[in-house]
Amino acid sequence: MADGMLSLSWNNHRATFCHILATLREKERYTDVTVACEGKFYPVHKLVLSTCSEYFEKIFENTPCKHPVIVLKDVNRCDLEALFCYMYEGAVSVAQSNLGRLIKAAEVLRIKGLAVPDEPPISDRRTASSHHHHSSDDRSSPHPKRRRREENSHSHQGRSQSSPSPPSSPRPSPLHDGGDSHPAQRSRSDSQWGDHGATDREDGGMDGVADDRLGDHSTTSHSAPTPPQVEVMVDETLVKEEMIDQGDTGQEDMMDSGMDYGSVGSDSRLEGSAGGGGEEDHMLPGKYEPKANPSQQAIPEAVVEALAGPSGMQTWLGGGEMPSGFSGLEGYTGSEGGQDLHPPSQAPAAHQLMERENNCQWPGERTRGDWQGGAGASAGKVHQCPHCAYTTTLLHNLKRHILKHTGEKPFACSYCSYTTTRKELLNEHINLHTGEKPFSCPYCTYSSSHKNILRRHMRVHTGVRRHMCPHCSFQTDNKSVFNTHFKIHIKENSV
DNA sequence: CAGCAGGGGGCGT
DNA sequence: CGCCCCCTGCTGA
Repeated sequence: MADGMLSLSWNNHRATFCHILATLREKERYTDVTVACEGKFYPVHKLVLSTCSEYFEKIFENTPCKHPVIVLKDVNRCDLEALFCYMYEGAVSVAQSNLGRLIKAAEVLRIKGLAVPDEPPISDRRTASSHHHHSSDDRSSPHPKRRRREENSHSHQGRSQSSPSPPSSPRPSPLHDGGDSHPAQRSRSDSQWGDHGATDREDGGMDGVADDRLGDHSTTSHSAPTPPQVEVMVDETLVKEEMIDQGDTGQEDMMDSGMDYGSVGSDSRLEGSAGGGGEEDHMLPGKYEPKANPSQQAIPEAVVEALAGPSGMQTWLGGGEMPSGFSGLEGYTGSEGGQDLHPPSQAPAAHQLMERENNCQWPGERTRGDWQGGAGASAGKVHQCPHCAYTTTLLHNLKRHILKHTGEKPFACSYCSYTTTRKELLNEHINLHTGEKPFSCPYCTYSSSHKNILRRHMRVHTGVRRHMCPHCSFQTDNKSVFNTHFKIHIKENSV
């Protein structure tokens, strides 16, 4: 120390820091990355993630976007929540039985202190050694796993989880929940997701998948497990928000805003956005409302947007260190241009993204005349497709049509390699994966994942046949069958 | 007949 | 632009 220099030490810095971090996470304030896992969405902080994991750090390094969405496919949700708890608070309780799995997940994500030795930063060594409140959280940990077990055996002093059952984060963002609520409505999809509800099924279901993958990874490398399948996406909505937030602060780095205690409570705009989060809290059970109001869909929709958003918002990593499992949109070049896109993953995703309840307002929809007659739609100008003879009065329709020619399919299924040009088609397609069959026949127990299928099915009840033979009483729904039939009459007439 | 995918019209925001 | 409406085509049981 130089003469006259005083060392000012904030005794409770560490505890306060951790507490505020956890609070910020709870309030989802300054969160700048969303981690999606098994249908849940966890808004967290890049800073924390990259601090605790080189793996995440790498991802963020290679992800220039403001608010990426990282989809973890090979990590159990409970494990992830536990790891978040661990990262934010330096400690987490975990049941003995889940320890192995958790460690695996930690290895996969290269969580410092759990799976990766956390070398003490040279410059910070003084700081690190100066606070030793949490014995479980001191730097250098040559045997993270073992230390982990010790930590597990005697409940630590941190945020003690009273329940010995699978660790759950203090507040696993229920508003982003893939749908723990409404089990009745999820009866079908539960088997698909293999999560929620019974915990043992959780272990058996998702875990099987995760373990398989982990096993695969471990075959390739023991010391450094291959990172899990991850998708990183830009959350358009959140990006917008953030841009607004940063508009006048000029803060480029979340560190500045997020760690600036002085600004925590002073920024009214941030307060406002946090208030939005508060609102979202109220809507958590609304996930399966047949027609969720816009606010209810806020976050899921945001992520949906991110997952299957327009080209301009897609930022796919082409980095070398990135996991092989990156799946993305097919041949789609973002506005940044020239990203190296990976083919969509074939692996079944272990997450639930857009299980959006489709509009279920069967019967009582618009009559055919409504849409065919077209109210005040066609106003003047006719737009001609440059690739074919198609014309339309709506530029919007032309744009959509042109996608057919360009082969652009911006919307990718997160469960399979299916891609499509339209979001609603994707949503219908995803029903196939989720097992959702929102369209029920009012006459029988039949239900379908596609509204069109139901509509056609209804004809068996209503007896409506679209094709009626003018020559005889024959009628059918099938055009080709009708044509075949009609040819008979033509032949007869010609003979 | 059901399942699935693709496509066009048009309304609401 | 998102979403809803509807139709059509192909396939398979």
